[in-house]
Amino acid sequence: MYPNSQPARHPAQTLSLNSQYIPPTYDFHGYHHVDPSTSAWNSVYAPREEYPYSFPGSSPSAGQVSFTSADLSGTPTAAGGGSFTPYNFISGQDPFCSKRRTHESIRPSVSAGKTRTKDKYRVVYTDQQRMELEKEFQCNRYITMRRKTELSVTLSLSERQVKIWFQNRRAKERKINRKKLQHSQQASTTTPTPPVLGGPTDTHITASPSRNILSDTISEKY
DNA sequence: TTGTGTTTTACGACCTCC
DNA sequence: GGAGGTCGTAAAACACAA
Repeated sequence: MYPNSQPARHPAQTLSLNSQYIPPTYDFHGYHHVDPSTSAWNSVYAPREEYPYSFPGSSPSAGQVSFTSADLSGTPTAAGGGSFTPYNFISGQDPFCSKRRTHESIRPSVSAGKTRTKDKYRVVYTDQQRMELEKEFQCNRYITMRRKTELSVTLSLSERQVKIWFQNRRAKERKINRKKLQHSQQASTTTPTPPVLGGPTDTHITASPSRNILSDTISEKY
């Protein structure tokens, strides 16, 4: 379904992540105050069966994951071209340090768990939250029920927030890929060159879980 | 500053699948 | 019917040029 879900790769920016990504046992007690179990809209979804696959596109070579600055555009730095350096949650140093981080002081003290129906229209996720979500996204474009639950606990987000974040992240990737495709098409009209393998037109990624019809319609866009 | 464009959360509508 | 998918959009947060 997402033939181009794999972001553009830059050899110098590849990052080896174990495809069997084990979530770090980070302790976020320092910055979260929202108990996901008490979030007003925290879903009590009946657990579906876990999708029995790992999103192939994310690991064509079993765990080779890359980051680009485009992938992390919301986290402006991706310092040094995007490869993740281990984040020290204790010291607070992370690869996402950026200009945006200078605004940390104006972020709500309650970092997450509010909706537009409450006193804040939306919250800004912390860099730690974004980084963990991004790492999971690079491993799997579609989060499993189990990982969603784990991440919601680890990051002090509701499962709904995790789910929506992945939806938005996939939308972002599609948008990026569309732009890339448009650029490549424009370039091909001016200077006819063959498409680049692994680029936006790469179609090696399989469909989303349990969706085929819609997948076909969407895949036509790529 | 301020104006403007972009990105990030969050949601509703609508869809398919089980 | 409920779950999660995409798509489109609102509005806050942010970046940046003038």
